[in-house]
Amino acid sequence: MANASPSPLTRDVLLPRLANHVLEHGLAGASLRPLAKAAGTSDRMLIYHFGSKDGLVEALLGHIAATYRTALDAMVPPEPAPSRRALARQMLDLARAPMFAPFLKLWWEIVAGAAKGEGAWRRSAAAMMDSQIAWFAAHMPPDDPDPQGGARAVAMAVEGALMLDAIGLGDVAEAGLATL
Amino acid sequence: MANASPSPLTRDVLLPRLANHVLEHGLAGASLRPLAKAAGTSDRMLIYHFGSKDGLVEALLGHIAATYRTALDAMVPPEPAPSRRALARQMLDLARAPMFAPFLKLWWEIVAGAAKGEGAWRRSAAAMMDSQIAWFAAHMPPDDPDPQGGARAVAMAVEGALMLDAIGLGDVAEAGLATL
DNA sequence: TTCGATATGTAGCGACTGCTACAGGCGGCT
DNA sequence: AGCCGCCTGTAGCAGTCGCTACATATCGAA
Repeated sequence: MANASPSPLTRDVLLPRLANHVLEHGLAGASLRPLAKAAGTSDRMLIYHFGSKDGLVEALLGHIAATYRTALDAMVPPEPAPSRRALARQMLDLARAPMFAPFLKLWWEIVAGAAKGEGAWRRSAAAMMDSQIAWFAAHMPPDDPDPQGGARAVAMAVEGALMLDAIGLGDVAEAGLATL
Repeated sequence: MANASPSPLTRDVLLPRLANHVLEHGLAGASLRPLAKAAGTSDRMLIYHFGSKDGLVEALLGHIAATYRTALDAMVPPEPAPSRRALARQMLDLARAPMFAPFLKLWWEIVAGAAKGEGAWRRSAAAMMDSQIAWFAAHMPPDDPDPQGGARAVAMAVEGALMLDAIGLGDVAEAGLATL
């Protein structure tokens, strides 16, 4: 063994470090030099490994979507929720945990990028949303007449609530969820 | 009257032109020189009128929020909706009209900015959302047991649906709305 | 040993960023 | 007439952007 000193610094080593930086400082406004510094390389090498900044962003979006999917899988409590509202409540509380805040900030950046029509952003946003919907579907109450539709409805409500949170109207989200 | 030739080019003249440009090209990535060109001035004068780019962005956000509020007021059909779902349906169809697409793109940019913690962004996002909720409250079915809560619930659902639209999952939004 | 592929550092290019210093034109007040 | 405050154009500064040309260092294959 040995040869641990310089370490290869391949794409796969860099991506998690880059993702960390992006979670702290945002993705849309990130530029190569600070990104490279945070990952322990140079802008020169980022272009070398990813071809272009667009390539980097695309790889980063893919990596983050994959990370998010596995994180969601890992935190699954296996019991189904007693009701649709309870499921929404549960997910909302989870998403509001402080450790999720950086991810949510990034999430809205990704949504904005997707809305602007950028394919890569839209793809990774859809990937993340799909896995979340699958998670919902797997946790629907057992007696639910339409688990697929119900999962979609829950996703819609949760995302609406999270958006209201994002703009500082968390109380509106609460009132809405209670009334729904 | 008269004196129409050079026109004063005050803030109030510039703001609508700037807003138009921003609706087309986005706000987060806008820079002074293209903005100025679109409004028929120079970057020099934008700084002169608004103090700094942050000042410009703040003024622009306020202007856009106000414009949105009056536009919403103007397009009110006075009859209340027969049900909460119908109200959500109605608003969703309205928001999906092509003429609204640029505004929605801008909207998600504003949400992302608000999520990042920028005060001005959050304020204008909340202002727009508040006026929308007021619009919902004014159009709740007359027999609704809780118009305020219902309006919030409808807002939450509509925004969730619009987010799903933004990332290309409009069909999920449809399924969710139908099941809700 | 020689050669070629992989990986990396240094330096820099041209474009663009927000912003400013300087100079002037113009209209109203005294 | 003289001055003063508002408006505006020109030119430029220092910094950042993504990206590239060039020079190496390293290492396995022949």
